[in-house]
Amino acid sequence: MAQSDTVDRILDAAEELFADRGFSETSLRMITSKAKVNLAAVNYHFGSKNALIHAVFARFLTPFSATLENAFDELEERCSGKPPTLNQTLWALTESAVRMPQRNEKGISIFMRLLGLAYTQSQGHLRKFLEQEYSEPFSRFMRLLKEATPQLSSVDRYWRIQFMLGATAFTMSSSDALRDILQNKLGVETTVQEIAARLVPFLAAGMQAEDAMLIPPAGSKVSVA
Amino acid sequence: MAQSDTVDRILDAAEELFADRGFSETSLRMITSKAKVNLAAVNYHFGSKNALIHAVFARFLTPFSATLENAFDELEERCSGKPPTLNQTLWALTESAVRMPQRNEKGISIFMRLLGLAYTQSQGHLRKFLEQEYSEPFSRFMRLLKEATPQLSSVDRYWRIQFMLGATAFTMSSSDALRDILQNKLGVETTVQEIAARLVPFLAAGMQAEDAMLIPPAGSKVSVA
DNA sequence: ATGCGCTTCAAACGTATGTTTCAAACAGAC
DNA sequence: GTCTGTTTGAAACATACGTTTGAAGCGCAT
Repeated sequence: MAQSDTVDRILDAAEELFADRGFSETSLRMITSKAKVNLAAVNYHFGSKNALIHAVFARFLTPFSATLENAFDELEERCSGKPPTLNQTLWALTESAVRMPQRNEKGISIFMRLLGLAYTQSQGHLRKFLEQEYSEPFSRFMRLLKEATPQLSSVDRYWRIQFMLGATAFTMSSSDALRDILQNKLGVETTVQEIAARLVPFLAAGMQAEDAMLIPPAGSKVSVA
Repeated sequence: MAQSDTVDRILDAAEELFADRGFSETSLRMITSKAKVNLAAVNYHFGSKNALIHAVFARFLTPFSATLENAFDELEERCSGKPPTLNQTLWALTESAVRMPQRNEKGISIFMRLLGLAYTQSQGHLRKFLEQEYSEPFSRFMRLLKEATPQLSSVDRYWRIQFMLGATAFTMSSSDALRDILQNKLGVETTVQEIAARLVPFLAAGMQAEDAMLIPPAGSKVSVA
C-alpha cells in the first residue's frame, strides 16, 4: 500500500506499529518486515531507531503545526482584536487535527494515539525533540487559553490546563481500546471525530468551573492550606 | 530503606522504577540492583516479570479497594437511600486515595502514575489481571457515577468517565514534575491534597457539562453522525 | 552436630534487540 | 559499455534481556 518508496514504506509501517504497541515494544524487525524492506534500510535512511521515531512525528506534526497556525490566524482575525473564547480556541485545535489530510482511514486515530504516547511514555529524547521543534504553536495555544480565561488565577489556570492535557492525551492514547470496549459493551460505533466532539464540551466546562475548592462536602478531611 | 525483607525490597524498587519508566523500559536487572538483591530472586519469589508487575499492583490496590468499599458504604449510609451526588462520590474516591497509608512521600503519585500506565501501556496481561481482581469496586464506582448523572446517556457517561480518568491519572502521575514547574514559574507551593481539591471541581463540572456537541461554533465542519 | 527446607548467589542459557559490515544490485551520466 | 554514487541484501556483531541452573549458605527442629 502507499508508495513503493522505501522511506515512506518504513514510515507507514513504523507509524502504525508505534501507535499500536508503543515505541519500545516495536522492534525494527517488526517494522521492516511489515514494510517489506531490508532491516538495514532503517539505519541507512534514518540513522537510528530514535531518529526514525522523530521522523514519524515530524511527518505529521510539521504540516499539523502549519495548519494550526493558520487556524489560529483565521480565528484571531475573525475576532478582530477581541480574544477568542475558550470554546473557539478548543474547536480551532480539534478541527485542525480532524481536518488534516489523512493517509488512510486510521490516520486521525494514529495521530492522536502517537501524541498521547509522546506525552505518556517518558522517552526523554522525544520530549526534547518535540519541545524544540514545535514550541511555537504550543506557546501560542497557551497564550490563547490565558486570554480566554481571564477570570482564573495563574495557578488555577495552570492546573486546569494540565487536567485538559491529561484528559486529552490519555483518552486519545487509548482511544482504540476504549472504542472497542464501548463497541462490545453497548454495541456503539464511535469515530474519533465524535470523541473529540464529546471531549471539547467536557474540557470547556471543567476549565470554567466555579471554584468549589474551599467547600468540600461535610465530613471531608481534606485540608487546603 | 523500608524493611530488609527481599520480597518487599523488590516490590519497592519495582514500583518506583515502573512508575518512573514504564514496564518494558524497566529491566529486572535495574530492579534487582536498585533493591540490592540477586537477579534470580525475582523469578524465585514471583515466578516471572509479569507476575512481579501483578504483585506490585496487588500490594497497593488490594488495601485501596478495601478502603474504597468502606468509604462507599459510609457514603451510601449517610445518604440513606438517596443516591449520593457526583461531588460526594468523587470526594469519597479522592479521600480514600489521599488517606491511604503511604510507604513514603511519593506514595500517592506513584500510585496514580501506575494506574495511568496500566491503562495506557497496552499490556494485555495487566488489563486482564486488574479486571478480574478488582472488578467489584470498579463497577460499584461506575454504578454510583451512573446514579449521580441520570441525565447523561450511557455513551456520554462512558466517555466522560474516560476523560475524568485521564485528567486524574495524567496529572497525578506527573504531579511531582508539575509541582516543580509551578514552584519555579510562579513561586507557589502545592500539596497533592490541593491538587485533588482543584481536580474534583474540574471533573464535576466537565461531567455535568451541557452537551454542546451538536452546535459547534460557526464555520465548523465537524460532523457528528 | 546433623539433616532439612528455604533462600541466596554467581554463572550461564537462549533469544531478541539495535547496529554495522561489505558485497551485490541498481540507476544515470558520459 | 563503463564508471560512479546510491541503494539494497544477507549475514554477522555486540549487547541486553528474561529465565534457568546447581551449588552454597542459612535458620532451626531434632
